[in-house]
Amino acid sequence: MEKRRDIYQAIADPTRREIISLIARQSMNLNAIADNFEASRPAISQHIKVLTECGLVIIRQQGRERYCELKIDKLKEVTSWVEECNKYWNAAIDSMEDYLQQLQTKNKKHGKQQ
Amino acid sequence: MEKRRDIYQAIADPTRREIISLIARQSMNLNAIADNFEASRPAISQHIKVLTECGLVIIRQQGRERYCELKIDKLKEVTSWVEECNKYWNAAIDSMEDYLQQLQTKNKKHGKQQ
DNA sequence: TATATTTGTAAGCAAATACTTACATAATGG
DNA sequence: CCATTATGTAAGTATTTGCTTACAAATATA
Repeated sequence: MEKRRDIYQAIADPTRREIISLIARQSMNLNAIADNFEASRPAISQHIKVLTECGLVIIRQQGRERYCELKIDKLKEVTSWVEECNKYWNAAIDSMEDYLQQLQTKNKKHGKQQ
Repeated sequence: MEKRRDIYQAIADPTRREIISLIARQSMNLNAIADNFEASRPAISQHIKVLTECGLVIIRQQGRERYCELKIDKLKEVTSWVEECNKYWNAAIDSMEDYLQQLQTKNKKHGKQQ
């Protein structure tokens, strides 16, 4: 079995994103979270399981209650990935501009104009 | 039918994330993209379809080739969501600190110490 | 014009997902 | 100790996903 969870898959589900947004504001126990949704408690429990499995949430047991706490840093891995894509994209734009610049200069030398 | 695509679902798949990372560097036509993966060309074509359906990629037709261009701004919507969560989280931390501060002050008044 | 190239898409299928109901377990409170 | 509360988890199911092969269509090229 040994399922590999990852953050991207975790935040793909809208309900899980709502859960994340909810416990960002305040740690909550499972029933309190479930109260905010139409889905059944077990459904929410399973969502929480996914979130813990990929390290987005940790559980603090307090008596019979289990408080769900968001690990915000884990969420920032997504931002990092986006930032990396953005870096590649900017570099591509820059080199394209250089290229057009060179093209223009060369054309001027040859007396060509657009 | 009318499938609703969204970016979160789009980036959930590792192959699609690789495609995004690839065309961030440079626009590529479909076959060129497919060459970078083990999966079949139709499989990649279907991934591209998902990416266009949620606005992450646009197609520039050039003769019989179709160049896939990344719409980097769309990707930033994800960052925005993460940032919003982060804002909530920071606000929660701040108010928790205020609370502990108040508690400490009160305890000092009553002569209590830990 | 005949052929090769680039692509979309349908059909079929195995696996994963998200949900439900039903039951089990453990802590709390009288 | 018994009832309540908070939760996990199993079983079952409908839907979605990601892939394949096969075929179609449109453009380019010899």
